[in-house]
Amino acid sequence: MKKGLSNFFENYLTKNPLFINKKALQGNFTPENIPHRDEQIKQLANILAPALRLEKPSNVFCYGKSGTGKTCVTDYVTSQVYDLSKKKKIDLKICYLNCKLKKIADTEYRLIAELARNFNVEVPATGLPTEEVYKIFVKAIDTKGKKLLILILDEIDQLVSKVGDGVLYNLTRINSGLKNCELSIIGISNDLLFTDNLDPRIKSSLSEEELVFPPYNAIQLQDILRERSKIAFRANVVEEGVIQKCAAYAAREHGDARRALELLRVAGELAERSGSEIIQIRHIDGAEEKIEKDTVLDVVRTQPKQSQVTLYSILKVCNNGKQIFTGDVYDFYKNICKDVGLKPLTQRRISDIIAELDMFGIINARVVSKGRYGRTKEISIGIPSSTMPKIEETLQEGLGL
DNA sequence: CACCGTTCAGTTGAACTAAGCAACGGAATTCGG
DNA sequence: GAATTCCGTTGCTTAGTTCAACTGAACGGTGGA
Repeated sequence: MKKGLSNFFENYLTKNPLFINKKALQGNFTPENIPHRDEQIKQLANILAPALRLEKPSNVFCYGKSGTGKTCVTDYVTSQVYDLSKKKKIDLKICYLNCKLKKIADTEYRLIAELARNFNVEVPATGLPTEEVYKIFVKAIDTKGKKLLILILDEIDQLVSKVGDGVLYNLTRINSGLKNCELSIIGISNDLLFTDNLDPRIKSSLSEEELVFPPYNAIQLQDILRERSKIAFRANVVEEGVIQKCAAYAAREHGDARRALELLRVAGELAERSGSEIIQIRHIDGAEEKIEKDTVLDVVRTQPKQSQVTLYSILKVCNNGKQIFTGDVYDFYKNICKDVGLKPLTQRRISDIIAELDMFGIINARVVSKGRYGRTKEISIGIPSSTMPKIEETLQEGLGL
């Protein structure tokens, strides 16, 4: 046994790896070359350029579906501006925050606290008035010497839908209280209609400039994939047609480049694992399935206990495939809670949790009226049945059932 | 048959509560002279 | 007598609860053709 394993590792090491730089296919990689986004880069550069003369750049708003390069372009441009400002000895600070991150920046208090932490000020997780945290933050940035601050708020729509637009109002208003520092905001949103239901005052001050990121089409995705695969893989390991297929698949999903890249990466990993010398088209099919499974599993695993119990109840009740409703789930949920030793939440809360699970896409919940038999959410499973056993297993493990 | 009021089973919004935390200020304790 | 520690109070955030208004189509009754 031992011998066999060492053979295996030896084998593994002597084999030529397919990847040379896997990072190039990972989410947070910023390439030196962003195809088909020249227009946006130019615009954003124009908008931010005044920063290099120590003038406050306009606030910007970036729209576009996920995986259309919003984060990538802003990261690319801002880091260039930053580098240049260093050379010119301009005091410029760039702050990136993803508002979607739970427990980090998903409320007004936490957002400002996190910003303050970026300036090396300790802020307690709770206990202070939000007003106070603003003061701490302002004090931290408004130190001696003229300086600029560019604040990038990613997935800003998530924040606003949760806590309202008062946060943005306060942020835009902060500038008037600053003596030495000026604050520009770059908002990034996946939701194209986001600003429609924003207070007009906030809307006008926040989106002085707007950048739209249209989805990539299949041809453009191919360019992106080629570019990146050149960095990521050894030469000639990608079979003809693989790139096309990846691109086609992602183009179907509103031109999400992130998905295309992930698909290619996972296909590469699968190929490598199966000992194949090249990445073939069949690996993409495997990758597609694996990604689906992994992301769902990951979401499930990182859910809080109560959500997990709720999901488990839904899976169990739904087992025989028929339509199910909130009441059924809640009854079952209460029983499970007893088994697990968890305090059952009220139905009100479960209703919200079901809505959250729906947002994640794990289940589909639709409010239906059943005439005089009342009104409820009709729930069905939103994932392929092949991944169900795995999810159930994960849940049981997580809940100690 | 078309129309209309009733009814049900949750949904949804808002106000409220408990748990945790930090800051503040006064009381109690310690300490050095 | 000053410095330090302790402790209770107040006020904050946040997750979850309680309360109550609201929802919307099927049901079943009514009247008209």
